[in-house]
Amino acid sequence: MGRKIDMKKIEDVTKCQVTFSKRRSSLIKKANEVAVCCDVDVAFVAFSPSGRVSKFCNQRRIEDVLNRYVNLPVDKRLK
Amino acid sequence: MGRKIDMKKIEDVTKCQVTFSKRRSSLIKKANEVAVCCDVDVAFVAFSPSGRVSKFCNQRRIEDVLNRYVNLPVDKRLK
DNA sequence: GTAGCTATATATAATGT
DNA sequence: TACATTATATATAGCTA
Repeated sequence: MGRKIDMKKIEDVTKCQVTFSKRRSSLIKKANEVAVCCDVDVAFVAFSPSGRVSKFCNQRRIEDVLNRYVNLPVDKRLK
Repeated sequence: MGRKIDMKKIEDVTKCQVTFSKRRSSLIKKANEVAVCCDVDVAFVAFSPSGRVSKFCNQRRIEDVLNRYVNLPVDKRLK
């Protein structure tokens, strides 16, 4: 989408922040679409180097969905 | 993208599975792009009704990233 | 149950305001 | 320092096999 960019860290701080902001919105939108249309529970979290936290979950408590993964038997977690 | 679909559960089982498979790949691709280009740690998990588990993480141990969120002070988790 | 094709809808980098 | 626009690259629903 849009002009191509290299798959490497965007060094320009402002550009990096703008890109993250836009892409985060799109990711959340798409995660929500998959959750609704495909009837799956989705959770995602993101941490920026500065410690800013982002998240999305289609369920009420993201903690429950995250823990659901962490508490899976080890063999179910591997892929 | 592609022909429009309603934002509701896809009742046709096969169609639902195909859609999930395609969209999951795209989500993972985009999550990886954000992680690399914006230098953020990303983790996501998905659970289908049948119990199938999907995940993505740019770091070695997704458990660490998921727990990093769960272990945040409550005020940092809220949004 | 999978794997490509393609027409169309979206996403988005760069730019403008 | 954010929004809005736009030109282009992707994503993808429906088909096809």
